[in-house]
Amino acid sequence: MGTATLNPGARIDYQAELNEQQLAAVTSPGGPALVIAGAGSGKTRTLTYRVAWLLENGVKPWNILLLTFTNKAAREMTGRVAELLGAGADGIWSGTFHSIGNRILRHHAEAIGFRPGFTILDREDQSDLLKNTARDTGAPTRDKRFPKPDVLAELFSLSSNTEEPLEQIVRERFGYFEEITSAIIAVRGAYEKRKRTANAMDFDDLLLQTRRLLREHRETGEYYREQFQHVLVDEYQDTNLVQADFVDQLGSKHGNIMVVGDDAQSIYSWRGANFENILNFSRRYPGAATHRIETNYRSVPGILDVANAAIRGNSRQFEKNLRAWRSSGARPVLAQLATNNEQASYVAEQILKLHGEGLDFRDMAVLYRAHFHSMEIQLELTRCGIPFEVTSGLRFFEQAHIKDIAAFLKFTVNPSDETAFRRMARLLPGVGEKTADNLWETVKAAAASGISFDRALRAARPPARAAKIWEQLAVTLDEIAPERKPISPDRAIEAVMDALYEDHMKAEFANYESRREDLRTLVGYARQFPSTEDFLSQVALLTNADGAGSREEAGDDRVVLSSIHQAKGLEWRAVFVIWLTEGMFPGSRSLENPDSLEEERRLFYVAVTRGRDHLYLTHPQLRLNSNYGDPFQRRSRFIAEIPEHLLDKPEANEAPRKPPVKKTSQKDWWY
DNA sequence: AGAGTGGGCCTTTTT
DNA sequence: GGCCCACTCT
Repeated sequence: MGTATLNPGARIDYQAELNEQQLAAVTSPGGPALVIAGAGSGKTRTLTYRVAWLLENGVKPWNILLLTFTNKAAREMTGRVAELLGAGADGIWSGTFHSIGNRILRHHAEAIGFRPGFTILDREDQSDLLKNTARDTGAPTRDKRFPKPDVLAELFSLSSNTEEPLEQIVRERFGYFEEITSAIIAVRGAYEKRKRTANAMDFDDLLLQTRRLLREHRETGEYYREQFQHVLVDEYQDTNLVQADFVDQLGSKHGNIMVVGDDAQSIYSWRGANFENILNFSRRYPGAATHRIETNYRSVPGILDVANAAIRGNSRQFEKNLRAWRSSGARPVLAQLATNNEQASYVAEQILKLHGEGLDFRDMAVLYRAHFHSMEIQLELTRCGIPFEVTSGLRFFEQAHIKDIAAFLKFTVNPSDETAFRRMARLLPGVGEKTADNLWETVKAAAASGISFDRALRAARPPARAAKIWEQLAVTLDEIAPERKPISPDRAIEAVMDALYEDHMKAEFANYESRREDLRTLVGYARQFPSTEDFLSQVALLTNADGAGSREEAGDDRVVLSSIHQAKGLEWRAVFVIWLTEGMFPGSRSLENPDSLEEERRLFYVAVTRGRDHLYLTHPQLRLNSNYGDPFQRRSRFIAEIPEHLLDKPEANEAPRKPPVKKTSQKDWWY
């Protein structure tokens, strides 16, 4: 890549393609810059044009660092830059905070006490290791009051990401664990040691260890600080302290830090995001330029009026006024329904109506605070024969069969990985948790010593039932890593399947066929990776179904049912926001705390601003068929905060039409 | 080890 | 109502 010279004919006409505010941000000189980009204002566009502009002005791709939160965002961003500039954009350092951390750490693992080929623990691996650690630490795990591994993981993670001592996290956010704080702290200490021994990092480590590396190793830190002439950050309102620090450090040499975000859409404080980062950016960087991008291209004015009114209730925010670019359209609808069942039939009815008016199903979304809010909707849509998809459920790379296979590969790359070993061992008949632990006790020394996997495994004696297949396992490991050098990941997966995993799947899974298909897909996906290590990093960091496993067909025409969190960044022609009642949205847990209430309001703002043409806000007065919670539902304060004249109310006497199918079969389920 | 039973819980979710 | 976990029994 000797020259990044661009074909002059391909130059971008920035003035024509951007509005004034976007243009100012895109062409701003160096130095720290804060870009406050309202919902639907072309945030991604601004960022991608900024990258293009830098490249056209002679910045080399590898001197640009572009940080995002999700793989999806990273892909979209680089894709769009490539569209603008073609191959001239190759070589940009673009990715999630975690993947960039991983990329740096892979080169310098030894400097911070890890070995190359360290394993990345995903949330499940982390839980697994924590469960073991807690037990070995002698923590009172049998006590009902002792936090489960998942809860421990959350506590530790929150502490890491907020940089608050664990003690404080427990006291302030999990008061009911306060009397066992010391036991919890002890588990954390043991867990940290255990990870090190296993040569493994969890997601948080990818950030923390990178930061430590940059801080404590002057030369390495200097190298990267020198390299990244421009640092750009997407969704800055969702950064936590560690990430903000990460950005500050990497950008400190050249000082060209551009952060883009919308404080009104900060909805992740419960996992450590700190929206002070964006609010205080100009204080941390005196003299930082501030750009506001306030023209909304997405929604009709009626929807925007509601959005602006909704967010006004918050005290802590940048003042901004989102202006509609579009000039006319339908007014948002507020529908009060008698019960949750009627809410569901109302939504179904309106979906059919809009469909009749020419909207595709895929143009519509039903959004809600929590997944269980969608229950009745799912039933009702099924009953009416309306196709839909729910954006939740297991992700491709988190499914058992994918993780099982990955365990074999992980172990060959990192023979200290006890989590991978135990997972493998537990696949054998007659081997449960206890036996797997015992086997590891015997094998671990041999595995670390450098002798062949075959010989290492033969040091242990598994239960008689598993003896035969244990031998097969030993042979297979040697086959996929002769002389402990892993062969290519695709061939390794095939070898494991042939040797033992196919049989395991047939016996274990009712849907053997489809799982085998998944694994075939995985083999194909693995081919693009030069090494097993690269492949495994990718599998760990790519928790979405966006890599190998995307089974979505382009032709699918389905209504989307989604939590608001997952809907962020997306848009539909018609959006339904349901369950707008006190206790549901805002959720009951946020009612007492003003900060969480403000976050709920931002969440509501995010929901409202997803809609382009039609917006429906619905709330039932009565909650039927539930064994917990209050049956009487009061209208959400978020509705009360919207001036009445902004909302259309359907005629009270417009009785719900008869549902197209009889209700009989549902009855049993309901009562 | 694995199947079966009863009690307690019940936001949001990316990497 | 349903899920997940701990405990019991085989």
